Amino acid sequence: MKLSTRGQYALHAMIFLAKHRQDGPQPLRTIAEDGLPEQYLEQLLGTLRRSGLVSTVRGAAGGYSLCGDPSEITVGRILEATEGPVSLADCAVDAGVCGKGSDCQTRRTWRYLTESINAILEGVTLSDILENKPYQIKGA
Amino acid sequence: MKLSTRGQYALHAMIFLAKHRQDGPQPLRTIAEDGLPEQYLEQLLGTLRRSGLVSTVRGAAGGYSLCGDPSEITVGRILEATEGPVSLADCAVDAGVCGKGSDCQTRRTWRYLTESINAILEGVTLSDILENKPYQIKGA
DNA sequence: CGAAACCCGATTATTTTTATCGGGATTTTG
DNA sequence: CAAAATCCCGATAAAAATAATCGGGTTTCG
Repeated sequence: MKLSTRGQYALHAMIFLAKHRQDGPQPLRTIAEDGLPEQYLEQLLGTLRRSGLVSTVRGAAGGYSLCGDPSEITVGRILEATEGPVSLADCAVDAGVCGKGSDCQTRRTWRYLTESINAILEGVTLSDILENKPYQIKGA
Repeated sequence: MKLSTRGQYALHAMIFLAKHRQDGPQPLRTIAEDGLPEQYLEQLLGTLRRSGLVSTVRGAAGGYSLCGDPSEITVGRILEATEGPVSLADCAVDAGVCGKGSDCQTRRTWRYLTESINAILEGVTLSDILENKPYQIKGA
């Protein structure tokens, strides 16, 4: 149960963009400077753009910028864009896939777990990360 | 971000074993009866055994049984056994992998998210599932 | 115009997941 | 004891997902 590099790269890029918000559009080259594979990151940024998380300016002096304020962009949205929706079992998103009909005893649990995890991921924004916000783990 | 079939099969098997707790060891054949690939499930049950979650009896009339009470076996432990520890970035488990040293600004966040998710997964036991326990999502 | 940059579909390489195979070991039962 | 039931296990194969690369196209600035 770990994040693929897709998600890690995307988060990296988004944090980078949040940090350089004031500096105008950031070219791919610059974003990838910490050693990320440039062309692969380009794909991911394309996905992020199509999800409305970043905007782009083409041509010389162009690059990528955050769409909106870092305080409104959550880790959950970034991961959802790049890794697809969180789900613990198919039936958590799409009822009835398992063929057991609606009396699948465990569906409630998967749904609960999925929603809880989503709530946590939606609870952290880019500015929380930049500002080193103190966290508190919710008791189970 | 979805669970692989490994995790799903393992959970399925564990729930099955919890349901048939009173009926003695359950043979692989029976556990896989809902259409899971038998030999693949066998591998997974091996993993679960090595993790101390199930015990086995060999020979005729043998099979698999839960190790311990369903109320003490959490979804988190089952997933950890089959899918490895939850981690959002390598540095959440093993500091310093990213090469940024200890001042990696984002590590705190990954750690928080990882621990929160773990807390949720540890908060649900097999008996919660069987008994249809009511859940309440923690506000973010 | 030419350089800087994004855009994008296609392809390839690598890794992980999902199985399957074939035989071995253990235990009950007749 | 022999046969049947069952777990055990390393190896291999097939399929899918991930990660990365390629090659060319388009836009924009100076």
